[in-house]
Amino acid sequence: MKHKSFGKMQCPVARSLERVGEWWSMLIIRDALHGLTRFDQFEESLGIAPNMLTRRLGALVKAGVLEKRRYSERPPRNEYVLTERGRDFKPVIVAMQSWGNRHFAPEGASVLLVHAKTGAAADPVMVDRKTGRPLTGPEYVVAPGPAAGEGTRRKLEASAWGRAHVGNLRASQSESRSIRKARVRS
Amino acid sequence: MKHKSFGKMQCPVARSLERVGEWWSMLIIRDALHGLTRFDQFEESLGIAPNMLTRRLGALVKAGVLEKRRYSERPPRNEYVLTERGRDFKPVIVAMQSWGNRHFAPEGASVLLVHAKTGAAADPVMVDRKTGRPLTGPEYVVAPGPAAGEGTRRKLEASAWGRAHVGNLRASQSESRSIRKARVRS
DNA sequence: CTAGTCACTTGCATAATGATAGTTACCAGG
DNA sequence: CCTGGTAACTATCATTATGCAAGTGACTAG
Repeated sequence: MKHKSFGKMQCPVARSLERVGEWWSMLIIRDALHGLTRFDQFEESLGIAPNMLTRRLGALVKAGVLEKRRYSERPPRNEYVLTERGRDFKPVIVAMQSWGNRHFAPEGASVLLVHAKTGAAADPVMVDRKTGRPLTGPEYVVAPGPAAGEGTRRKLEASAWGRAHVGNLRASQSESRSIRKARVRS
Repeated sequence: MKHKSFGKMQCPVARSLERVGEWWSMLIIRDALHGLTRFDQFEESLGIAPNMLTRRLGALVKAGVLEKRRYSERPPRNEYVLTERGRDFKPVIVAMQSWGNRHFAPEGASVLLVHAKTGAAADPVMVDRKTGRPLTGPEYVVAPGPAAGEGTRRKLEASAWGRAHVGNLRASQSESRSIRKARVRS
């Protein structure tokens, strides 16, 4: 009963992590995005044990992120290629790459995105497709969507969305009951 | 000797996953971005066992993603707030949310980003800050950065970057030795 | 017919996870 | 003062995932 499942949570982040949140999974997707397809390519690139690789590849195939394709029948040989869903995961990898470069590469970046023609390094930002406005500022907030259940709605009401709608950002967050209680004594 | 470390890999994605790649970690960050700060808030929101939460919070503090702050001395009470580094992680969460909504929410989105004033739902895309061009197309490719070692360089040469520079995208990838070998027989 | 490659599988030791049950430190009510 | 409650943990222990080493099956090259 280990490894509790995130699958039944309503949160899309949890649902995503359910499929790609395990150790190695995202690195396999990263390598697949870099063009690797074969078992031993992954094995060598990652330094992963073959049994682990088998399990992770199987899970990713089941999740619909990779597709297992037989490219040779007589010596049975398979390759693993990204599906539409897998290719769609690229923004996450790019965001993680950018974060890693900013915070965990004191010697400077060793891997980055560049424009194929000009060679100029890219500086990734998340924006809204329509307006082009950056999504990471306070302008955009999380909100319950059309399919949100009661629980999701309540949870989000207590967070940024609720704060923005209630108007008073400080009061509802920093001054919860327990803190006031604790303050009485001090 | 379990759980091999990604820390010494040069890849920024691996370095990131080393800090936030464990089960629960990203969901904790998600909740922190939603405004949660206290132990029992995380506990209730996630349905995580308290010992797990202790370990994950400790790891995230050590990684510099969260900061443990004592807000009351006499009844000892702590809160966990995101550091600059933690807030910087938001694009990854947004990207994952977007991916989850597109692929694992058949009933429709239950959580999404909206513009605080207009209420319009956002459609997240990764672009270059300077040029505004989308980073997920073939225009941008991964390349070794200034701090790349020999191994990193060799690995990337075999991938998208190498293909773009060699010019022939098909020939160098799909026609590796083993495939040609396999074809001889068929 | 020996050596080698590719794609795995099996077995076993170890380490991480999860559920449950304490523990410590305080406050509030009767 | 005794009971009950909250906040933030720690301890114990069963279960499960991970990692290493080694082996297997189906070929192919020499």
